[in-house]
Amino acid sequence: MSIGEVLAHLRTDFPDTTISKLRFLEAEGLVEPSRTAAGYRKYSAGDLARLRYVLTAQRDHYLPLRVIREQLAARDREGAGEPAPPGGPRRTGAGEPRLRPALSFVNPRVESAAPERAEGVEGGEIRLSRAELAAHAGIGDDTLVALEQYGLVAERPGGGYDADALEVAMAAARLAEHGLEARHLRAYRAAADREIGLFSQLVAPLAHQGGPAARARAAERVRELAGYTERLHAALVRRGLRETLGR
Amino acid sequence: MSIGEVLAHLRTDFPDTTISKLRFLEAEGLVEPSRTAAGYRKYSAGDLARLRYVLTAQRDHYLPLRVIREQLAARDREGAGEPAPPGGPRRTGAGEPRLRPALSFVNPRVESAAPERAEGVEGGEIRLSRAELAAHAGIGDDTLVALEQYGLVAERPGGGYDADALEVAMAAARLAEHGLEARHLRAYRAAADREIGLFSQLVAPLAHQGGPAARARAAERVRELAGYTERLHAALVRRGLRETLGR
DNA sequence: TTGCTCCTCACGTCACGTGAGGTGGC
DNA sequence: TTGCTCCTCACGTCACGTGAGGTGGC
Repeated sequence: MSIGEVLAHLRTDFPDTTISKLRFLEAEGLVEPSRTAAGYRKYSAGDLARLRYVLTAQRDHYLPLRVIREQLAARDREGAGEPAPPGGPRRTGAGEPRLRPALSFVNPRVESAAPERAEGVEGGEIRLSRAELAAHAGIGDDTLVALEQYGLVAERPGGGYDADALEVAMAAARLAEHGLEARHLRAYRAAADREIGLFSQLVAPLAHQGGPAARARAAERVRELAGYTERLHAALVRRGLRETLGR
Repeated sequence: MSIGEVLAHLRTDFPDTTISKLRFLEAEGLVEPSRTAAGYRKYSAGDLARLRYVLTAQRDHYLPLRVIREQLAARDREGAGEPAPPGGPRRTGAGEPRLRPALSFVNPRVESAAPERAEGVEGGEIRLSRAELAAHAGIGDDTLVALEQYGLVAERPGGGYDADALEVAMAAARLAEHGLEARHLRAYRAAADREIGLFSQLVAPLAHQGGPAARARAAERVRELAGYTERLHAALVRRGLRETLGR
């Protein structure tokens, strides 16, 4: 495949790929396509898979190219029958190297005592202590520290944690069981910040009109907007999973 | 306020701010805090508001600093009673400059004939032509082009548009009424891509085991994960809006 | 005096993008 | 011959981060 054809393939999954980026990734030693007699790049299916690996690692795991290059180099060494580096990725067969999210982060002692869901909790009016939050969500203090560090959970100004903090902590605990650590959830904080920023700017004229009626209308409009973006997001994810998981 | 205090304030809304970044923004001419006799930076409440404006414009509108600087300079000129630049941002009072998303993008001729929601559409098994999609969603062809350009809507491999494409187009049409253009929805495509990438890697071992039973379990697990990330996102947005819209 | 925050200035870095000046392929 | 894709190489850019070698404040 030519560089242009590779670009077309990748664009469906990675819309901001460019020819310049593909050449850059080669210059950085992440792929080595063969060449035609005239010097044109010729990408194999393996090269394409390698590029997908690189782009995925960048997007979903925030890895810098240096680290990705080392992972690929380790995989190449293993493939050549040389000894695997200590702690390096294991082989998963003939395919691409696997990005394995670490399984850790849930504290089993606490978890056994935790309820599956917090019941009767909706308003945001509850207040939990730090220890209560951790126990209810089924997470350890180290996890709570990580969640706070990434801005996913925060104490209320008056002190204590509210129902939303609990909701976040509980979701994080379940996701952790499937290998998603607090670090992987940074993107959700960023996405929420973006959405909040957009919404509040859109309704700022209304909200700043002063009256409580205007404020209520602003809040209503935000709920409406949030509903549409939720549907948008869900549809995009459905489509992507259908394509990725086959059929 | 000292630079450290400013950092603490901004960190709640913009977690990846650093001291180095604040100094950089000053070097780039975006803020000009006064100084103490000893040379320490002294930020006013106005400086803090200005920084919030800059960080918001970066995050929610993808604006490069050069553009943000020009906007702020135009605002400063207006504030000093000099003539406003043609096409520049209007004043919105004494507060911060407003980032106004342009209202455009919905085609009113088509919209009047469009239903509010597509009914009986869930499976993903429907196929619409390009014209049908536009008419049903209530968008013009220019909008559809934009949605496709940003990867939000795509034709199925066999041709035609499915229920998810319709869902996206309809949500985009409603959001456009509130000023959100296709360009603003890029972040949703990116977020969906990240989520798809994460999910499919997490269930890859299951999905590649071969059997249809394993595939079904993989799909089930993805639905579970999607449910938790949805709750996580909703809770983060709720919290943010409560803080931003007051109370 | 210790520990902390703050300062400047030069340089490094990461991930590309651009643009000049070319050649190859149908 | 035209139009398109592709090539290299040097340099630019954008948004910071780092690190040396300091000073200020309680």
